Amino acid sequence: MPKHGRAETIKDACVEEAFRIIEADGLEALSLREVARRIGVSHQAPYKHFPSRDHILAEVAARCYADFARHLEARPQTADDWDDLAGMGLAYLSYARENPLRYRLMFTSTLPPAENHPDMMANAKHAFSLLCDRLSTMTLRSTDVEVDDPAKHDAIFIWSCLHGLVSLMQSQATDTLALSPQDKNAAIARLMARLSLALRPG
Amino acid sequence: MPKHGRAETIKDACVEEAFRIIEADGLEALSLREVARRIGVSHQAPYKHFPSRDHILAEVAARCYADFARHLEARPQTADDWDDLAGMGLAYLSYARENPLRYRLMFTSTLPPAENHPDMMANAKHAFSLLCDRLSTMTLRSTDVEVDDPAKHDAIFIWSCLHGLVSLMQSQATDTLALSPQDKNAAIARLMARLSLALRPG
DNA sequence: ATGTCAGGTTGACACCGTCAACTAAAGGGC
DNA sequence: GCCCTTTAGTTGACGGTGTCAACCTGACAT
Repeated sequence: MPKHGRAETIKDACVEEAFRIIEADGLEALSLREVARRIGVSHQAPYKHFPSRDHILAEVAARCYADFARHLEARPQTADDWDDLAGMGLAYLSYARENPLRYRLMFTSTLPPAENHPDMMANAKHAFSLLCDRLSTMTLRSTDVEVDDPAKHDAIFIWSCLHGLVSLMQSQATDTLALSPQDKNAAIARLMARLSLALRPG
Repeated sequence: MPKHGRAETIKDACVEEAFRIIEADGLEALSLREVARRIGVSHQAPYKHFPSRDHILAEVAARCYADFARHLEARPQTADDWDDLAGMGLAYLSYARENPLRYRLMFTSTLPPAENHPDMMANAKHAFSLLCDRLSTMTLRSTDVEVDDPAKHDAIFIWSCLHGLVSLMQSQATDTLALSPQDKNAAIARLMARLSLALRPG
């Protein structure tokens, strides 16, 4: 049996340091040797706790998903379902704005395959389920495409819009398309308005 | 003055080989040394034609954007504006499905900054303008968020939805959310239906 | 006391991008 | 026809990376 005293400390230290590097300089800047260097161990020490680089990455990503879900849950709650849904959308966007590098890690980086990293997968699933649960108690506009699990598919719709918007805003596309800051804000408002038109009945 | 006979051939060979590698194994698998190896020159030869790795990447990306725009323009045209717009959306999705790695290169990889690579930027801009132009001749549902260039902002809305959907479908998220193939198809249809609800007046 | 084994070490290997120095060949000006 | 610059190629090196292999060390169970 392992002692778990100091070992877990070093394991955690690796993840936390990797997290810090990604937060500061992005995924490209992350290297295990740099992590080891910063926490003052040899370049091989991390390998005693993680089989490979991907496993550290998955651990970091898992924590990001958890943090993201926490952020969504911590949104200002309101009684009106539609206001609350809109608040959730805004919380999504604000997280992406405030944590661009973490966001990119979770949603636009090529992470190791989820099936190899169940913890990461579970955390991601949980974040998504927050949106599904929110939708499942609401009645939305009907479409001519009927599905058996509408909440899930409409969650995909919303998620796609928001994620696509964030991608456009974060990526070089914003320079490429020459979007001014007010253009950006207008685009966000306009997109939210169209989302409402697409979903809200009546 | 350079001769341009053999030189352009090697330069092109680099880009084409890089393209092939990315198409086959993704951006992560691309290395300049491998490119050089495959076209049978020394590992430094590419540097005589491109200042850095990023410049080859930008060249490859530029060609991808051009190819993507060509695909959009080659869609089956129909007389009805709305059908045509839907066709454009489907062309977008089919390109992503048929060329997942190229798509990822263009839209979810961290490319070198666009301002340093005007050719790449111009090609990307052109692809986007196809959608803007298509929208600019149509009358859409009004929203309570008025903007000075509605076609552009609604293009962003559509682009976001489509890109977000593709991202979800391509990424590990599809495994994470345990989407079956019929779930995927249903999600696409449902999303297109909601897009229509959001945009189409009346 | 002894053996096992997790957790740390150093050292090597094969990659990578890039810098530097060298060489061969092609043109242009005199 | 010679010289000199420029271009396109070469080889070799440096520092960086992830990862494999071997070794050491100390705690714990028997």
